Amino acid sequence: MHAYRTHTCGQLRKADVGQTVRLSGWVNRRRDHGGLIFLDLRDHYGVTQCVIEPDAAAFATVDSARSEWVLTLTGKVVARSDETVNKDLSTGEVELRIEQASVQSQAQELPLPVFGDHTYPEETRLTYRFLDLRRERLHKNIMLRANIVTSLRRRMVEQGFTEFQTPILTASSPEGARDFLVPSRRYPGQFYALPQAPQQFKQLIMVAGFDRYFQIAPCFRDEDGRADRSPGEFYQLDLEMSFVTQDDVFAAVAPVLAGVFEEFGQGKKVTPADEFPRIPYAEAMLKYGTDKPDLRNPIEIVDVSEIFGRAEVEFKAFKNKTVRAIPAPGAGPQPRSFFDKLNEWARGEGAAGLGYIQFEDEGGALVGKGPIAKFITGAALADMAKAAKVKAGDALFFSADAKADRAANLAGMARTRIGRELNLIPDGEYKFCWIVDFPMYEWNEDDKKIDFSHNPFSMPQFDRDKFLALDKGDNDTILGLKAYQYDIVCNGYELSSGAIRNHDPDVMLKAFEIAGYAREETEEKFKGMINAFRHGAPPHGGTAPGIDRIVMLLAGEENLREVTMFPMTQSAQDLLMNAPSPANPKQLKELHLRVVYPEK
RNA sequence: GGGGGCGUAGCUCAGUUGGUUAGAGUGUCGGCCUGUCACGCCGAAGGUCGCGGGUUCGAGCCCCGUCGCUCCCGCCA
Repeated sequence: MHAYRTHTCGQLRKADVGQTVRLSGWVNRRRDHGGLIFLDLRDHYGVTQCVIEPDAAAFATVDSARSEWVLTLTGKVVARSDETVNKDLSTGEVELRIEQASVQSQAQELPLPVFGDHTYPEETRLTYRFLDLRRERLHKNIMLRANIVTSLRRRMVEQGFTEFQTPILTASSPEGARDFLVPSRRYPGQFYALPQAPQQFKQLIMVAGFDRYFQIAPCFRDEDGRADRSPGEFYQLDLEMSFVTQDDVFAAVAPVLAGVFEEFGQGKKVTPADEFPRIPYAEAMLKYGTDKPDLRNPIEIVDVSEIFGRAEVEFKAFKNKTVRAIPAPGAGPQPRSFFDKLNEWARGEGAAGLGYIQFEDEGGALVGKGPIAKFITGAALADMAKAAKVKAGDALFFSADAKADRAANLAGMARTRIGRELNLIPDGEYKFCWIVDFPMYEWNEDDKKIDFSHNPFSMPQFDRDKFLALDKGDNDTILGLKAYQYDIVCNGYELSSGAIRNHDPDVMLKAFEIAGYAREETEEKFKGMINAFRHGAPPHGGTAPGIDRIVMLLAGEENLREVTMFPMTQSAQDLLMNAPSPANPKQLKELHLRVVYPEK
């Protein structure tokens, strides 16, 4: 007989009755009846009830066992009587009558009970992650993650993609997030950087002629965390393709995502791969107030600046401002507190407030009610109701600001909030869309200069010769430029960001020049890549869906820690491994480093 | 860097207007119990109320500071 087990704890059935078997696992639960002890033995596969009576030789050993001890139990499989069958357990028709027991490992009093589905504070869970991972919820999530990754790999390979590994110790990139630096021992004062993404490598792989690349790629960014953004590191399904247009990338990626959501979505409705709506960035900002709209929310924002600008509308607070209207279907009869609460929330967000009108039917005519309704009457009211598609019984909220993007932003947050308050967001759906036509550049108000708006390696949607001839001071044209850049959004989460890349060295130097980088500087920083582009570069493009967020959505979780095996705290500490921690003097010396602590 | 929430027994939490010895559940330890599956019953041990300072006759509770966890803003091409 095997030293540890002949079966797993999830395996035994009625058909096994009469066999002598051996199981190993953790004590999930112990029920001591004095003359009779039940032990639920748990392993990766399941739970089996084991039982022993006082006259058995192994009784003393079993009697001493406590929660989470690791035991090896040998005995006969017996059928349970009809009254004692446990229908909630896959092994519930049988039990193990213990004949031999040995203790493989003991456990101290638990700082975090494994049994039960209670919630515990993050600090305890992270410090004792190995215990938390034994618990059903996390164990299930981590297995789901592994299965999703396996499925993604299979789907990618089936589409002709090949997985390649790219370096972890590499060079710093001047754009984007803060780098993690690794000091060089051999080159004093010099540093490697951990990749924020394998961006340049995957483009080089295309130049090298491999045609279709993918990788489950670790990415490192030294930025603060959020519930849907791990601090420090995360994983992407990184992919790149040669000789493709934007449509080709869409056609390759949408089926992979839709497929994996169909496979693991437990019957929830998924947008079909060929039906992901394409929403231009500008339209998303107007209709949803964000570039990652939750399309399950039926509310659509409309611009009503023109109506508030009319001479007969005398509501001074909204004059000469961008005013966005957020319809709240069915909210008309809500109590005053509903409106006050939203107004208070908006003030908390730094806005002046959130004006509103309630629409009612008065003898067949649509009338407005509420504090600012008296300013908007007649044609203005009718036009507004028509524009926002509201009717009697609905309400309309207003987000106004002298700056259009701030009005849009607040409207977007209000849309989400109102959708939730009114229960308009159905849970049983995964709604995908593409956000396309991102602006190439944006105005940086702090530095009074033009910046890349998203990915500096994207191809501008503009005639090549005209782009090369662009006057650097022609801000109107430059800020109007769009890029072949796109995101995939699902239920309000940005799942993926990608682009058709700029593979033309001249266009690239010009693109960086517009963003304020001297040609020599660009040549120096991206020497490898630009040099490669001068030796035969195929047109190429790709994207990189975030693995962690995909799993989070499919697991129905709202925090990435729930789908990450060993996450850090929000403040980027690993409480289990105790990282970061000080380096010893010898290490510092080898690395030519001296620590200068910040002044208090 | 900024704002909100939380921090009390191994664990999860309660703790009134500032007032005697800080409680419950669970776990742990001891006793009883042969059909439980959140087993049950009896008993016991277990506390730097995150930390430091202040106000007060008296602080878990009020004030100031600080640390940790968390959510959000900034940041995240």
